[in-house]
Parts: sequence; C-alpha cells; structure tokens
Amino acid sequence: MLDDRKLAVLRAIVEDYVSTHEPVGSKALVDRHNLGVSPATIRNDMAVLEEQGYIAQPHTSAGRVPTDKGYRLFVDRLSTIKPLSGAERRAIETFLANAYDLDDVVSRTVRLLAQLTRQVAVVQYPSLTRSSVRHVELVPIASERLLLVVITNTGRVEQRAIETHEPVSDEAIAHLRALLNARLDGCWLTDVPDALADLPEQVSADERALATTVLSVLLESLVEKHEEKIIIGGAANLARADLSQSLRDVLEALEEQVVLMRLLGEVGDPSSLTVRIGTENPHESLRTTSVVATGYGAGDQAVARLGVLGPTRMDYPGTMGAVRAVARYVGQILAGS
Amino acid sequence: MLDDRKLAVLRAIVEDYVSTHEPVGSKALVDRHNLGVSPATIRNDMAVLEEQGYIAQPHTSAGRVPTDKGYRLFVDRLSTIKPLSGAERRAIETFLANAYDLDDVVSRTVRLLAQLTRQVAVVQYPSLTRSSVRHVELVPIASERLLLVVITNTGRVEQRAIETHEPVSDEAIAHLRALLNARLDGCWLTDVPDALADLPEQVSADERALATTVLSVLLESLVEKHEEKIIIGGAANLARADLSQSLRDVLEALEEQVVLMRLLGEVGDPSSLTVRIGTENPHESLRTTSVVATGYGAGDQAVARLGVLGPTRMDYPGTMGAVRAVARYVGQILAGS
DNA sequence: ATTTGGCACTCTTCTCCTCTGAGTGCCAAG
DNA sequence: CTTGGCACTCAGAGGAGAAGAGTGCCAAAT
Repeated sequence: MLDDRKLAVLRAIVEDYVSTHEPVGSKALVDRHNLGVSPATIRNDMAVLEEQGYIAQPHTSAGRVPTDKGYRLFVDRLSTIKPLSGAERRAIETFLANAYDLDDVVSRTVRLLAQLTRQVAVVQYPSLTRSSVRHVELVPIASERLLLVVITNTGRVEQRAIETHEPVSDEAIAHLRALLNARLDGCWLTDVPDALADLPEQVSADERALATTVLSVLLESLVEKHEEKIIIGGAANLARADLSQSLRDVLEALEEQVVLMRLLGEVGDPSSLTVRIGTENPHESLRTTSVVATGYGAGDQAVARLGVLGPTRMDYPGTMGAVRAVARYVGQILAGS
Repeated sequence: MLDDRKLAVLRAIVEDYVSTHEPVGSKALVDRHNLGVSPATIRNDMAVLEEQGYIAQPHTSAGRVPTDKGYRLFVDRLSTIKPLSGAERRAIETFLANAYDLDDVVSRTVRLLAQLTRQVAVVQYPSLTRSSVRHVELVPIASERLLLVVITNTGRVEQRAIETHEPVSDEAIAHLRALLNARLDGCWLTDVPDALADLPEQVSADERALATTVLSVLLESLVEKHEEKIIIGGAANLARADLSQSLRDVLEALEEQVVLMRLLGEVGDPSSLTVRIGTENPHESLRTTSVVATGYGAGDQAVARLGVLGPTRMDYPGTMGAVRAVARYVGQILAGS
C-alpha cells in the first residue's frame, strides 16, 4: 500500500519538519535528501500520503506537515532509537551518582532529562508498592500529636502526623513502636494490611485506642492512598517550542497531579518506551504535545515512570534515546542504594 | 513638590492601568474618577509626574503608564493593604487546616496563594535554624549504608544517606542512636555542633569511625548546608500576564533555586511585607515583574518566607492582602502542630 | 497663579490593496 | 511509472491611506 519510497518520503518530511519547523515542499525534499527522483514524482507520493492521512497542508499552497498519524508511523516503523553519545552517557552517570538521597536522585533526574531533551521532564517518585518496610518510627511531637515515619528499602521516607485526641504515655508509644517494627520489618508494603489486621487485639485495652488510630493512619498513608508524587522540570523549554495551543493551557494541565499521572501512563515493562502523540494524549490541552515515557526501577521491575513532554514536532529518536538512557541509569542508582 | 491632586492622579493612573492593561489618557481619567477638574488640568499634572519619573509614555501619542518609581510611590504612600473578604478568609482557613503533614501544608499554601492572587506563588520550606531536634533515627538500609533521619519540632523530616565504607554492627548503630538522641533531644539546631563536638571521643575505638562519619553528615546536612527548599506554583498564571520580557526567561529564572532564594529576600520581621518592584529585583530576567513577600512562622518569629511574583502591573493592595493573610494562617497552622 | 477650552500635531494601528513567491495539481510526453 | 511544463492558489510582505487617541501649548477665564 505504501511502497518503500513513499515511506522514505514520509521519513524525510518528518525529519525536515522537525529540524526546520516549517512545512516542507517537494523541491526542498529532493534537494536535501538524495532520493534520486524528481520533485514531480515526490509530489505524486505526497498526494498519496496526504490522502491516507499521514501528512497535511496547513493551507493550499504550502508544503506538507506530518499529522499525528504520520508521526505514529514514523515512530513505529521508520525510525530507530538514537543512542546517546559516550560523553552524554558519562555525564548522566556522574551527575546521578553524586546524588545523596532519594529526593536528590529524583530532582537530578528531572533536571537531567529536561536538559538532555530540551523539553519538559516529568518524573514520578518511586512507588511504594514495590518496596518493603525498613523501619517504622513513632515520635511524639506534642502532647496529643505523634509523627509516624516509615522508611522503606528504596530509601523513601514517608511521614504523617497523627492526632491522638488524648495524651499518650511514652511507654505506650515505645511499646507500639516495638510491636510495629517486629511485625513489619522487611514486610512488603502490599502485605502491610494483612500483617497488621489483628494489631488492636494484641495490645492491652488502654493502648487499644492509640493502636487503632495509628493503624488507620498507617494504612491510609501507605497502602490505600499512596498518592504518587510527581515532579516536573524544564517548563521553560515549553516557551521555546511555540505550541499552537495556548501555552497557558499546557502549563495549567501540567500543574495538575492527576493529569500528570495519566500522562505517564501505567507502570509496565521498564524496557519498553511509551510514545503518545498529539491527540492520543488523555488530556484536551495536550493535543499538540507528545509524551515519551518509560518505566524505571531497581532491577527489572518498574517501580515508577518518567518521561518528557514536548511539541508533537519533536525529535523522537533522540528523545527516546535520552529517556531510555536516563531511565536505565536511574534504575542502576536505585538498585545500588 | 507633589500636591494632593497629583498624587490622586498617580493613584488613578496606577489603578486604571492595572485593571485595563492599557496606557491611560487624560480624558479616560476624568471620566472614570470624579476628579472635579478638566482633562487639560490633568494633562498638566501628568506632565509634571512624567518629568519626575513616576509615569512614562510608551510612545508619543499614547496615554501614560506608571514607571517602577511610580508603583513604588503608589505602594508606599498611596495605597492600603486590602483585607480579604470573610469568605476568602474562611476558605483559606479550612483549606490549610485539612493539611496532614508539613509537605502538605506547604503544597497547599503554594496552591492557595497562586489561586488567590492569580499569580506565581513561591513558598520556602520552614527553615531548620529555628527548630529543635525532636528525634534522631539511624537505620541500616544496606550492609554499608545507613539512613540518617532527623525529625524536628516543626514537623520537618530531614533525611540523608550515609556510606560507611565498612559493615557496621547493629549494636553500634543502636548505641550511636541512643547517644545522639540523648545529646540532641530538644536541642536547637544551631546548637547541634557544640552539643556533638566531643562525640567521637565518647565512643569506643571501634565505633569511632562510624561516629565521625555520621557526625559529619549530620552537621553538613543540618547546619552548614541547610539548603532551603522552595516550591513554586501557578506558573500557568505567568502566561496570562503577558510580560514584555520573554516568558521563557522568566520561567528559566524561576527554575533556579538560587534566584528564588534571593527573590524572597532575607528572613525578617514576619509582620512586614516586602515589595520589590521591577528593576528592584535582583535578577535580570525579572525586570518586568514584581515580588510581594513576607516572612511567616509559628509564633512571632519568622522561620521562612513566602510570596508571589507577577507583572509589575499587578494589583498591589489585593496581592499584599492575600500574601499577608496566607502567611498569618500558615503561621497559625504551624504553631498549632 | 491656576484652570480651561481650543487646536494643531504626532504617532500608532487598522484596513485595504497589490505584489511576490513558494508550492501545488494536472497533463501530456518520455 | 516518471518527468518537465504550466497555470493556479494562497499566505505573507510591504505600502498607502484613514482613523483615532492623546498630547502639548497657548490664550482666555477664573
């Protein structure tokens, strides 16, 4: 249906349009790529490509621009992920290796991605579901207020204040802390509810109220409502890529956690890249943007996702290479800690 | 030098320009404000104001626009901070009261400020220097890796990974943890170095290396290098306020921690508002923006700062009212926890 | 001494027009 | 199937003109 030359023409159109940001015409194409045929032939091919919906003209007498469908074909069949240069790899490695805690890893990652791709980077904090409990701490911070701190094996620290509504003795706290640690040490977060189901019955009557309160907060914060945290960086890059959509709408969308979550998509196989192009995006305001995302994690299990967002007219091979590389290195760093 | 009417004219110019976003002419002024004089008189006054540098014309036959100096006079002498409505106050209160930990307080605050002022909000995390140590936790997360967690009385949790470069026994860790807590409980963060100066000498020889390492990380993370964390929100509002500067430059500036730090200014009296207008700003790219900031904190001591950034052409009385109100409520929340 | 109406003047901005050129589609010939 | 030729279309640049907002200044009025 589309012979090799037509595909080559589509590829050339995408590449030229991405680099020049201007509709590309038949003459320019034969000049810049040695296709061995005349502009007229290219025009015929273009007509076919347009009919099939891979390219479009902004107005009658302009060159062609790839459609979302065209980019899709390009990404799926006409391009290969472009590996980073050695220098880039080394830069990533050392930059990430210097991070000193989880927050720092994430914030460095987001900056790195933004710089490397010159686009908006989005990084999700490592999910809790794949982690296990390293330590639970219960600290009084006021007479009727406790701080619950859970430290996981991925180095993430989760904290939550607890209102006890009545004074609590230090012994009761110490006892509960010991109990929690004994029960939970090494426990997968997903198993926490089971491990603690009978906790209130295991303590003396006067500690029961406390135990129940703490338990509910713990479950809520860690399991049910593990609201994933996401940070973004390189928003300034949006301003360079003059989107046809109002920039404001895009910025607004990026401030909503929910949108960001859906943007990155489901956590899946870390070795595969998700590319969502233009209208394939879940959100209205992101119709003229594309997202390249992937999972990352310690080992081969993805614990969270990261990616970048840019205009549909982006350098897909390069972006995909950068995203993949960064995800790999972050995984290594996480596995190493 | 400037009689009352000229000041009234300046005030009217600022108010009109802020609401219309267009240079204001003499006729429009007498129409919208009942100044009781003719346009010609206003023109004379305007000529004087312009000569003194309070207003300027974008081009010869346009109305007048306030200069930075004009805004400055307006803020200092011609306007009063506009208190929020009762409904707004209640909304702030309930919105903040529902926060469940420090992170949440800060993130709610930044969203609140951005929404209330329709500008970019900037909030600094409560500083550590005014806090005291509530608890120190030392947790092994790998054979040669510890996690140091410090919980302060403001509910902030500081964490840092430590490389020990040699296996450490659980007893050594427990011992050190007990020692640290005994020494530091309730200790002001500024006093931590003194309190721990002789720590290495107090432990047995085989724990000394560990103690030294932990100590240095602790001091570094808490005292010397308490890099203040700042978060921003409402960046989308920037796009609405079409700045004459390239939006990109502003976004870029806002991504740099250092710039943000200087933007908010020195922590001072929480009851006073800092307004920095246009070129009074420390950063080149923020020449067309103004910052309204103030300190906030539990009680009457400021522990950090917050504020908003917007075009110089902003509603100063309203913005100042919102910033002040939010700062107060956040202070209450922090004091209550 | 200040205020005021009148008036000429200056610019920006909007609209309308034309012209140019890139790029196309189509056709007939190779 | 490819190619050169050619007429056609249309966005965008550039220019002229008109409109309109606003000013500065002056002489008269208060």
